[in-house]
Order: sequence, then C-alpha cells, then structure tokens
Amino acid sequence: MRPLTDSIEAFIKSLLDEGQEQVDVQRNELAQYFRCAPSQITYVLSTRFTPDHGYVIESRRGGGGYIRIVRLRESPGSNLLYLINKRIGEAISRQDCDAIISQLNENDVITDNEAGLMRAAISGDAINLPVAFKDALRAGVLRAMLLQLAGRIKGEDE
Amino acid sequence: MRPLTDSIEAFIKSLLDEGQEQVDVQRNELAQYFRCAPSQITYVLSTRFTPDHGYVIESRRGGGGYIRIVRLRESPGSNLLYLINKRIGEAISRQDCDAIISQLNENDVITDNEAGLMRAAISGDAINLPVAFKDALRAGVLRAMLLQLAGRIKGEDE
DNA sequence: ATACTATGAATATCAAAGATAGTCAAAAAT
DNA sequence: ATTTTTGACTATCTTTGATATTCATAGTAT
Repeated sequence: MRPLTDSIEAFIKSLLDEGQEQVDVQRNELAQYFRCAPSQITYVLSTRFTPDHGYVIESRRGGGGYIRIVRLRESPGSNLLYLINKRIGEAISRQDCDAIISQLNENDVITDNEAGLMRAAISGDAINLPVAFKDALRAGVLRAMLLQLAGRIKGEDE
Repeated sequence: MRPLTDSIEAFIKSLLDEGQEQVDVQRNELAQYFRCAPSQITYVLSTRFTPDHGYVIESRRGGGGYIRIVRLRESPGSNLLYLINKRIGEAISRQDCDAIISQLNENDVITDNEAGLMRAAISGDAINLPVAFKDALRAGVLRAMLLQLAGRIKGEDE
C-alpha cells in the first residue's frame, strides 16, 4: 500500500494545482481527514515542501490557526531558487551578497530601494564577531530575504 | 475560521480609515456586537494597537466611559530617528519588530513588499541560538535597515 | 450650599481554559 | 538502514470569566 506521506503530498499538490500559488490548511483537519497523527502532516511538510522542492511554509498557532503552503515562483532572470538552494551555502561573504543583490536589482527583480534595504540587512556593521560567524548569519538573512522574494505574489505591491 | 481578534482589528481599522485620526468606542458595545467577552476587546487593543503599532489608547471608566484609539501620524523622519536612537536598544523581540514594521508599512514609509523583506530579514528562523543572542542580532539588522530608510533621498528610486 | 456616601455603569487586570501548531524521540514499517 | 507513523510534551495565540478599579450621579446629612 502506498504510504500516507505520498497521499498527503499528492493531496496538497492537488490543492495547489487549482491555479493558486498558495493554500491554507488546518493541521488537525488534514490529520483527521487522513486519520493520522497531526505530526504526520508536519512530517510531510518538512520532507516534501521545503525550499529545495520549491515551497515555503508559514503558520500560525492558536484559535483560527493555519498552515500556509506557498509555491515559489521562478521569476525571469532571477535564478532565485538556485541562489537559495545552491549558491548560498552555510556561509557567504559580504561581497558575494552584494554581487547577488546587484544582479537582482539589474534584472528588475527588486527595486533600488529594496536593494538598499537588503544591503543594509546583510551589512552587519554593528556586530563584533568572528568573520566565519558573521558569514553564517549573513547566509541566513540573505536566504530568508530571497525566500520572501520567491514567495511574492504577482502584482502584490501597488 | 478567522479568529475574532482579526475581525475586531479589521473593524477598528476600518473605523479609522474614514479619515479620522481617532475613534471612540464603547468596550461593552463592541463586545456585544462581536458576541464576545469585553476583555476580548482589551486583548485586541493590547496586542494590535500598541505604540509600536503606531497607536495609543486612552480610556475612561464609569458612566459614559469609552475607549479612544488614536492613530499616530508622525512625520516619518522623526519617527525613524526615534526608532533608531531610542526604541531599539541592545536587543529587540521578533514581535516588537513585527509591530514596528507594520507601523512603517501603514504609514507608507515602506511598501508591502519592503515590509515583507524586512520581516524576512529579522525572522532569523534558521539560526539556532539562545533567544537573548538572537534578539541582539535582530536589533542590529533592524537598526541597519531603518538607517537605510532614513538615508533615502527623494527621487532615488526611478 | 457642601461634604460625604451609596449606587450603578463602565473599563482594567489577570489567570485559567481552549485551540492550534511545533518538536523530538521512540516504535513500526519498508 | 531508512522512512514513516505515533504520541507525549511544549509553545503560542485566543477566548472567557471572576474580581478589582474608576468615574458620574443621585441622595443625604450638616
């Protein structure tokens, strides 16, 4: 018999195939539907809906809580998924970050102002830490921002 | 189902969107309208209408009592300086950051997309560090981004 | 009139209960 | 071995209710 993980994965993908870039689900509801432990849902999401696979997850707890699955899109000339999954590793230098940001800016993936914000975020002037450590933190910040870019919904701003 | 908090928040904001800088509401009346406990209103106000969010609350008890919600519309410049020099200290929580970013967004200092980028930058999901340490790093990242905002020159973006 | 008190009408506070989702390690299945 | 599945425990957010506090007004005594 096909394992539950596969069914759950397929089910979520079918939801996303209805043209939407994202779906909200309730963990308990889904678990009930598949008659499994709620943590099973978490397991599927964390093994099949990672940035590697082209997805990001957001969630909210408490009453009215939900899990939102966002399918990342590849905007022209951006290479966002490559940057997120391959180019940035565990650590990245400031210069390399700058280069990436400039390239995104030149390809009109981000505005001048956004590029400025991103450079500020990865500058890390203030912190007095070993370079290796800084580079690791910078990698995290840059990756998070690129994930946000990849998750943007078309025409969301203005 | 959308939690009540969100509806109440939206309702209050819609009242403020009618051009007024402030609204007076009666807590019991609002609670009746939403069929919830009066303290629910208090909860919404204290979690979504704080000074960080750009609001202040005044109230009076007793007969004819009311709750006044005032939206602060400070000049973006001075507000930024305050945030940079006073509000952010050595450390800041994620929640507080979120509130500040929302406020900048609502006051049109930053676009929706920029708000998204900033939230991503301060999220620090990936790194596994003691909370106190994270909060200190976050303060640095947020401050750097606010400085960038402060330094924006009119007409810099196309 | 003036001061004091009682009453009713609001809001504030705070802790507990409810509703979600996350984590992690162990058990089960493949 | 690796992947799946479960369950106990934790974290976070919402909702409620009991109790305390504050204010306005009316009444009462002097």
